[in-house]
Amino acid sequence: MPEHRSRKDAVRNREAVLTAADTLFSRCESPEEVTMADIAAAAGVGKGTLFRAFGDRVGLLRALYEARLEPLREAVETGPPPLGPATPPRQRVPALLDALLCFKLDNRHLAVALEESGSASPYQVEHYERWHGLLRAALGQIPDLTDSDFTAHALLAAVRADLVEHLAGQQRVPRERLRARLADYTARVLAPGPPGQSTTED
Amino acid sequence: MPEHRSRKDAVRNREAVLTAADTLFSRCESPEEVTMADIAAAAGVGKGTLFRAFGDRVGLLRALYEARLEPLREAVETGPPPLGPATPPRQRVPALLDALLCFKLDNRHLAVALEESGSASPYQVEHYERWHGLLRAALGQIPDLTDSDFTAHALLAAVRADLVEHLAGQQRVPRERLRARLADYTARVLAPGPPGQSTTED
DNA sequence: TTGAAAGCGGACTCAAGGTCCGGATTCTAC
DNA sequence: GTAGAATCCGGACCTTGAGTCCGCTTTCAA
Repeated sequence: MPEHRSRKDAVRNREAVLTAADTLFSRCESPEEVTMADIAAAAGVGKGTLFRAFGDRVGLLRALYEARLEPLREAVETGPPPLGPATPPRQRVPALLDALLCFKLDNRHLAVALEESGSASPYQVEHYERWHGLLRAALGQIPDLTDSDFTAHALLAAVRADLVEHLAGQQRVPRERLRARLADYTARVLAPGPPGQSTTED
Repeated sequence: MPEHRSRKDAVRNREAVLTAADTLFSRCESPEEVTMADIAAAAGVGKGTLFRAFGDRVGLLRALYEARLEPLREAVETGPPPLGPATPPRQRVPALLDALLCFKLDNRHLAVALEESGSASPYQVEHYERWHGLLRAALGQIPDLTDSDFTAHALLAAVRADLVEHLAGQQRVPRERLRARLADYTARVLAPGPPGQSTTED
């Protein structure tokens, strides 16, 4: 192979930083009490290393987030039902949202940190586009849904990290209860029957 | 009146700061390119004045936001239908959400600035509780809705400032189209028909 | 008019993200 | 194995913006 992507101390340090950041974020309640200097110190490297490897704070957060999200991404893209692409839309949409909710429950601090990291609204983070496109496509295959684009946005908004954090973290809503609520809500949104005029029940 | 709440230069400066901040926020695209020093300079006062009057950045944002929101608040609390308390819930809920959407469309920068101001998730801002309580109460009067609490959160999430900003600002979705989408979506959520066990359909 | 309480404002502090460069480490070529 | 160059390390340093402080000014009541 003609390209040596990076030196081995580089990859080692990169891993160390990711691990340290992961630990720190999961330990602290608020993501902003974890500074870049803290992370560097915990990883046993200098700040320069940290910034060279990830660019800036958001880059580090994103890398962490993507790494954590990888299994789910794979399950969605090439896995079996109910998450995989072969699932019928009416089952897949709730499954996707439930998976996303569980992910944010399991990675609360990290997700909050990324979604509210400075100026980057979640809608500018690349993976939001993926989820939105996915959901939109699935919704588009369900008849009677007038606008799958907005619906996808609205459904994703229901599992935003800070809302999840507020409900699960602040108000101590149990995990299963939250999942049930979301499932109910999703089912209602997907329920057959055109909106606007509450027509004949079917 | 025995209490002179504040000196007249104090109130004059307070107004000047609010006006200046309003102007600056509506002029700039991103809320963080407006610094406290900028606001102070534009208002023709010192930074000390600004911080004494509002405590900190979030306090200033909140004061601005509340001031802007005041007419809507009054319309909701003591006004005529479709916003006022006399409105039947099935009409009031969409009306409230539409009003909120319009407000955020009209005050995009300010709303974004407040909702993502540092660590304060929108769920810790006091007025979120008001809206949520309002919506929740209205939803509670609609039969067949299993959990008005979560539903209220989810519906409010659909009009979050950064989503509105993303759709209206970034993707140039026209105002009326957005309102129509939200109305459709709301109608779907409120549509009669039991959720949950309808997944046996396909 | 006058004294003092309230307010003013800009210089200052502090914290955190981000940069830089001399020195150490790794990899390749021989 | 070794030389030498490219890469990387790391912490001192810079910048920026929120928030503080205190001597001076304005307001207000007596």
